[in-house]
Amino acid sequence: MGRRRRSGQRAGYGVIREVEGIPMAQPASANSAPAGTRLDRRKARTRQALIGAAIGLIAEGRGERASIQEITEAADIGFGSFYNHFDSKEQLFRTASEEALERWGQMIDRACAGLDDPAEVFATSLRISGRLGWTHPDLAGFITGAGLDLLAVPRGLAPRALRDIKSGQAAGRFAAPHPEVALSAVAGGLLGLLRVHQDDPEVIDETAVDQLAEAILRMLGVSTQDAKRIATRPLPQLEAW
Amino acid sequence: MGRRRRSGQRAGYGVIREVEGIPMAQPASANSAPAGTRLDRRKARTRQALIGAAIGLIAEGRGERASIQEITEAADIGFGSFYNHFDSKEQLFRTASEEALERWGQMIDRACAGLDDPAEVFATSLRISGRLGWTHPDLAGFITGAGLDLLAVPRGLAPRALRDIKSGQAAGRFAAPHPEVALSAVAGGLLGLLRVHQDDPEVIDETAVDQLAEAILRMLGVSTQDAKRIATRPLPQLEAW
DNA sequence: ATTATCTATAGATCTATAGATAATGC
DNA sequence: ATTATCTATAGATCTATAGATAATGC
Repeated sequence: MGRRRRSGQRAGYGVIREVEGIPMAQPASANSAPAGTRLDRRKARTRQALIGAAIGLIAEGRGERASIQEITEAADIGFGSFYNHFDSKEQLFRTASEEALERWGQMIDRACAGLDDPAEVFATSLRISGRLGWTHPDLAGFITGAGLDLLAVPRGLAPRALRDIKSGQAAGRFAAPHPEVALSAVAGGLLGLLRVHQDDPEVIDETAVDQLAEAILRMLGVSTQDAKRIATRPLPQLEAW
Repeated sequence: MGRRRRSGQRAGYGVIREVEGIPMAQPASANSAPAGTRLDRRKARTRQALIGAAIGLIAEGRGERASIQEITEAADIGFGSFYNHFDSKEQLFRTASEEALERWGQMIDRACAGLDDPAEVFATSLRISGRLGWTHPDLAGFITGAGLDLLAVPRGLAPRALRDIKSGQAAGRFAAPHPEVALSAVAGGLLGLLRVHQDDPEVIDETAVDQLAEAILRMLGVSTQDAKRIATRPLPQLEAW
């Protein structure tokens, strides 16, 4: 196993399953074929098509206003199949948000694995996510479409950022306002950045992302010099998406 | 004129129309009786009932998802009357947002009339609006319900805050990130504060508002000492709502 | 034989309008 | 006489399900 490619799995799109014998965490939404029978894989494909359509519709700003018919058409599946997977639009949108954001959250976890200063983990996460407009426009579009509802999703970015803010406070690294209030300001800044980039790509470059990170660090109580230093450090390499 | 009350205008709810001979700006949504015939006033009442219902529904988080029937029931008017005033739900919600926010924006303008430092105008506006949960819970609920859509409303809070950020930058008072990005972060912070207060009134008091203002000033590039000074100044008195 | 997907449709909304009723103007 | 509001309803969705069809398991 491992090197022998399964029939039905196309070359060039394989996902790294293990590195030197150590299994990597597999996000639930990985677009590789899941284990199980061929029927299971077909069902998973349909489910993923629905989730992808939901994410695309949120990115278009038509989020919850889309009808189930529009969703299944975008997913290119039969109308009735929707109910094999989800009980309601709300459930689909919730699931889709959680999966997309959690997948990105785990990506960030891996990118920040080498860092220990909470302020640096926080800033690095923000700087990587602020670059989504360039690196992962689809995900960026989904996030701008979701807006502050992002904060209500119990997985993905918000819980991680809140964890970092709190541990930064505990470590005396931050002297922030109320953590959830600070988190909401951070989310607002990130959303603003992604939206400006979307609407007007020329007026924003990557230094604007680092300037936002620097400003947010100052907001959280980091000194001016420290904020500048942390926000201009080299960024870790991202894995393949 | 001016001192003689019109018949049909109830005592105790009069709105200050002029001060020392200088006419004050009159918000379109003032709940006093508008000029014109009695028919005009009846029409205006119906319209205001629709706007009030829309604001209430947004505050309940059911915003655009409410049906026109729900709206007219909440407004306690006949279903068909809706179309005498608005072509669509979207138009009603847009109008309602603009009127409510613009009215509040003008209130803030008057409260800040004596200030000239852009940083202080900005901080005072934020500190007053951060207290909405205590002073004007209905408006606070509307704002939390609207979320970052607030930023797309062309009147009210967002344009004023953007103006202050830009003039603060022009005056060398702020060394902020991209103005619209900064604005979005400010909005996120305000929304977070109002939401935490809504969900959990005990954990937030008015010093938390001032701490947010202080943190936001630091984000905008104001020095630590200056930020503290500005965010703890006595607040101007508000007029009656 | 089993399971998932697809098509077709009943029933429940929801919107927009027509026509009746009530209030106001003159 | 004019104008706004109200009630009732036609037509257009939209959701949820039943039953037929297609794919897979064994």
